[in-house]
Amino acid sequence: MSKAKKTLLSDDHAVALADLFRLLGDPTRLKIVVSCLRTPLAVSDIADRLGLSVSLVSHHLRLLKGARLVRADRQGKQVYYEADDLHVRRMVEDMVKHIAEH
Amino acid sequence: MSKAKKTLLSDDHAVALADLFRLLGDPTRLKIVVSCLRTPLAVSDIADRLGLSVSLVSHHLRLLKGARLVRADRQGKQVYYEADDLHVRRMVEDMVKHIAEH
DNA sequence: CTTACATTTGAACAGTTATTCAAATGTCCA
DNA sequence: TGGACATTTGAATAACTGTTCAAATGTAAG
Repeated sequence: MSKAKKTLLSDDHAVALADLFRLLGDPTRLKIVVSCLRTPLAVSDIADRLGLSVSLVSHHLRLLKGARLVRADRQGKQVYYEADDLHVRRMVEDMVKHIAEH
Repeated sequence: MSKAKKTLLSDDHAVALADLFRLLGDPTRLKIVVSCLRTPLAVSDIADRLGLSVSLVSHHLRLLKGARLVRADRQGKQVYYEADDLHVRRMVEDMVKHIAEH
């Protein structure tokens, strides 16, 4: 019989949560998330602001969308992305502040 | 002259913050952090609870300590580790709850 | 000094991943 | 339809990273 101690975090939850953290764990991807934290931005706008190729930004957005960290909204030729999950949104904002204070 | 828009997150801060997230972005390492979130644990205790080799746990703890996510406290032959940073501590706890609720 | 236990360290391997480039798809308008 | 613009996709590469195993270091006690 398994000898599992009282564990705060199941294996499944650990994997799910780590997935979120891992996605935010790349500087480029983190900046992409933060850039559309407050207001929706088109892919090319994000690329321009951050000085990245449109292709790279799109690749990252696909991953972020897959984890429901951002939401896509097509308007004509452009696709606007914005941060999706409220908890994550606040968490990222909090951590940005935390880093800003050292 | 640089055309930088108002950016919430500087390059340096993005890298520093992403470093933290990336460390939490591995399920094994995340479970290690969570396991010593509330109370200090020896390396071998962590390994036992999580069913991991002592060597692997030690490798991960070295990284976590380097980022000041955990703190080490030697007592005799054993080294006790516990979560260090208060902000991160609360953030991790919040995220664990968040995942628990789906 | 040895012995036993706890932890750390280093090398090596396999698997993952961020980035780039070129090509394809989607959308609007003349 | 044809062309211009915006985004997505796929393949290919280079760099990174988690894990294992064996060996080394640290620590207490006989």
